[in-house]
Amino acid sequence: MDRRAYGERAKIIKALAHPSRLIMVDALVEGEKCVCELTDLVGSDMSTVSKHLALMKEAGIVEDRKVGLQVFYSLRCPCIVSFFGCVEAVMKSNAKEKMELVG
Amino acid sequence: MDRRAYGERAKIIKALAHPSRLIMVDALVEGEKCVCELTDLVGSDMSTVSKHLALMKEAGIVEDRKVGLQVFYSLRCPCIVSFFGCVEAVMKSNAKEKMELVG
DNA sequence: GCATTATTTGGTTATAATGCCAAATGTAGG
DNA sequence: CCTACATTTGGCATTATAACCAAATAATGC
Repeated sequence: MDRRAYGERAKIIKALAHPSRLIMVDALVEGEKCVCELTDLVGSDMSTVSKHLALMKEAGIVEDRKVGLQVFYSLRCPCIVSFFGCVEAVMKSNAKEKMELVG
Repeated sequence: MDRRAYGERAKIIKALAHPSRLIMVDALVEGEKCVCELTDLVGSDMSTVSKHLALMKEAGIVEDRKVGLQVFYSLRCPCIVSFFGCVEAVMKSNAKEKMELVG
């Protein structure tokens, strides 16, 4: 694979690599949500949430749609969900290993 | 989902979110590789590569095995590969959108 | 046009990630 | 024990992220 492609890949993955952004992605699986809903959910300043969303939009993970005063965000590639399957597998594997260490 | 779980998830995803680390993971799909092989592949200082590997090990993505002077790393959850399927989908979607903008 | 509301942007500060070099560690062989 | 080799660790400089606040935009209704 082209070396530059790894940079692009990394950018997309990095855009997911933050707890608040994962919370939002998880919420967006249900369907589009406006910034204010996501702000309530995450519990950070709205400006912070807005920047997280801008970053994910730039990476191509979400897209936005303006309706009146509100901006609704949605997942651009719902396959993102399958993404988490493996992350869960790693987490379980980590947990299992810790258990074995304790005995 | 528990709020703390998002932090763990993020940690695992963050451990993948770097071009050099993605190059290594891609190489490890074929099978275990020693640090020197990965260093040649990535082209950074060996100490840098070693730190990338330590970070992925800490996240549970790789495990290591010492054989004489060498340390071999391998993927702990090969499902990581499936991970990239969606990343590719996002990249293609991004590329398509850019095409449409140009016309 | 003006006030109101939802969102974004700019600025600043604090924290984390990255990369290289040099030094330390661990292992094998003579 | 001494040397050689593969890897890791510590230290430091550089750059990138993240969070908040305040101010700027944008859209709506009066």
